[in-house]
Amino acid sequence: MSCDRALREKGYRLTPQRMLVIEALHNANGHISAEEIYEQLHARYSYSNISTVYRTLELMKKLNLVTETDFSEGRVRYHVAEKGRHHHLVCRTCGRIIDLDESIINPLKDTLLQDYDFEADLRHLAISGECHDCYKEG
Amino acid sequence: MSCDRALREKGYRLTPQRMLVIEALHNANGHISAEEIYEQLHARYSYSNISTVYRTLELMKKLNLVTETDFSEGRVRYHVAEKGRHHHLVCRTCGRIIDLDESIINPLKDTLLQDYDFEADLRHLAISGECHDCYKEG
DNA sequence: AGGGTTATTGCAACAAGTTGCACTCATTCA
DNA sequence: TGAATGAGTGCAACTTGTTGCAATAACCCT
Ligand SMILES: [Mn+2]
Ligand SMILES: [Mn+2]
Ligand SMILES: [Zn+2]
Ligand SMILES: [Zn+2]
Repeated sequence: MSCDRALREKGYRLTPQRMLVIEALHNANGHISAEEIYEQLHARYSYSNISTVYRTLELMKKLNLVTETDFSEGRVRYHVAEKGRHHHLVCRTCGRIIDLDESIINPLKDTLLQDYDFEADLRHLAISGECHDCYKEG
Repeated sequence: MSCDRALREKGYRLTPQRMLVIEALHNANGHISAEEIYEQLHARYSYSNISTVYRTLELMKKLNLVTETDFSEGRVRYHVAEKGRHHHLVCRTCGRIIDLDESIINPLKDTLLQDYDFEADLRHLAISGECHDCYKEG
């Protein structure tokens, strides 16, 4: 499913700014920040503004086209939703990142849905903690 | 365990500013924001600064004396750790909050520890999503 | 293709939180 | 009790992200 089409089908306008934000997200091979997206947008539309990037990302979050994830580095990072079907463990001490399949969260999601009728939004998490090597010492 | 003593035992200085931050946290009956803590500090030390509040909270987080939780309201909120042994479900649509026992997270924590040797820091979560009433309609 | 409607943008001001630096004062030790 | 020391503070500048508003331009209709 293309993001461009998804926007149009929901009645949102396809502006050149939005198309370039979507392009930057798709071309990124990992997690990309708003500032990095803006650099690419600004290279082609020098008069453009980073608030447009933030607003486009917020819209795409609302439509479940991107995920926003906080890796505790002072700015959050974005992923095209279809590429982000997994989670990360982030060691607060050494910064090591361990990748997890999305299914790791399913038991929790199921419990919340069955016991509390709550549809939890838990996509592309960065769970903070300490890896084996680091808590062996602390 | 008193926060005052915990700081002293680790070699940190007990300044009046820190004592008032700790007092504000303990007197709060729910989740309290940095700004709200600062109001109480400022009432007694008019020359004090909110960056001291943020630095004290960061120190207390590091020592596991407080938890920091993001309820998606534009600012995070704090809890004395001993009072925060639970979690919350937050409906993104109607704002309703459902309280959970901390044990709900144990299966996930155990899996991460056993399968990935990762000590996950998952205390006092605010899990975003949609409650029954709201996703029945959308 | 051209005109009207209004969603979207750029801009500037703002809010939450962080950080470098010089000064101050809590703690230690004589 | 009275220095000496450096952890902690206030302050100001900065970063990330949000928001109100007037101007613009994407889309729909003819
Ligand atoms: Mn990822
Ligand atoms: Mn709570
Ligand atoms: Zn580590
Ligand atoms: Zn709801």
